Amino acid sequence: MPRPKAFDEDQALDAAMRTFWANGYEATSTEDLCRATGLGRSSIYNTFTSKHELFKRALVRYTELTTTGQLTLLDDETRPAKDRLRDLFDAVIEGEVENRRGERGIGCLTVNTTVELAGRDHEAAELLARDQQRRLDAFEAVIRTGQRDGDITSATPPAELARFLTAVIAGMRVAGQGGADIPTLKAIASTAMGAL
Amino acid sequence: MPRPKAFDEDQALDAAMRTFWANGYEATSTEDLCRATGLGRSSIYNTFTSKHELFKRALVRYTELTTTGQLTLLDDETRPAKDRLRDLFDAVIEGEVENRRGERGIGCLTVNTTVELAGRDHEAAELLARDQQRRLDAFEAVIRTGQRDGDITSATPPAELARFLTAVIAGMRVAGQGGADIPTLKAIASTAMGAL
DNA sequence: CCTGTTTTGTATTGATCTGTCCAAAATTAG
DNA sequence: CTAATTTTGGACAGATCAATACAAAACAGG
Repeated sequence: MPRPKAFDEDQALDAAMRTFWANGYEATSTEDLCRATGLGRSSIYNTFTSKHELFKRALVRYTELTTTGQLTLLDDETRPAKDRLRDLFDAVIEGEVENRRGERGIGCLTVNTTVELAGRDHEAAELLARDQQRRLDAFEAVIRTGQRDGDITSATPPAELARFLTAVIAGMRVAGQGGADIPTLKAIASTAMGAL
Repeated sequence: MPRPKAFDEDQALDAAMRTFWANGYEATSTEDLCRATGLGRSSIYNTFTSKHELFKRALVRYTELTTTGQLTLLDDETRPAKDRLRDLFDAVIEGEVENRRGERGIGCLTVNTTVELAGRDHEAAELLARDQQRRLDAFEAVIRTGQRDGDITSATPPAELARFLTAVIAGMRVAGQGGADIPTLKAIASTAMGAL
């Protein structure tokens, strides 16, 4: 029987994900990935095939972790719609608090990848589109509920409000990477909530 | 007396700027820059010193062109504040219409650079911070005027509204790069304007 | 037309990049 | 303990990277 791997695959994937997240795809070398994961080249190529394949898996893992967490908040039908949206913004800000390098945020891997790769990496673009659709659908459902129940007074179509909120969140991520502090991000979120 | 350059420096800078804009800093090779500008390596290094120096000049040029254009709209005191903000959003969307590659936008060089480089390129980060401050100041002044004149009813502090609007614009850029079409971008802008 | 200066094209450097190769080490089943 | 299989480390291959060297071409002033 085969010799078992001496490392945990998911743990290695997390380390790779974090490296791509912090430095981007192009600026991350395979040696960076070796250092971050603690693995040798052979182990990496043996289990993940190529840098690009590893990146795709890291991206999928990121979206699974974050989007699933966000959908859990958004789909909680025991709470009023507007509260759920507020919870989501709080979670986004909480994430920004946790993921800082110096005085700046490291952003969000999906936003970073959209900016860096979506225009020339068809596979990454497709993964991102799928993830985005999941989030848009969840937003739309919450907003629809909120409008029905009256805690969202804006008459703008749910799909448009959903697009608006995802754009604001992306903008907050960029602002964080540009050096905006946490109170500033909270103010942006609060203003966005005011639009509902 | 010296032999004159056989090319227009600003024209070459524009071509380089556009290449960095469309592909990012890391993904742009010096050979890409030669092809885009039509120059040989020697000419490029002779006039721009290095890839990084050329990038900084391209970034400065980009901010000069776009931010100056935006400030012209925002500072036009002959028009009501809210109209000026609407004009700005229209201009942003107009820019997105013009700068598309296939079905996606190529974003905004300042947003792209914030995402790709701000965290590890101190010089780029400083250029971006200066440019952002100019825009924030202009936004703040318009908003203050609008609140005084009554066409902006939100009581949120001008500085916070300014941050909100720049975040929304960054988010629109990201959305465009993610494949959002023009009507979608218009809906986002219109919702943002509703928050005022 | 010549002289001095700069630009420009080409070849090249040395570093770094992704990915492969191969043999040694490690592990389990029998 | 042996055989079969996989992982692992380190060296290596080939391509590409940013940047330089250098000589020839191009130009302006006298």
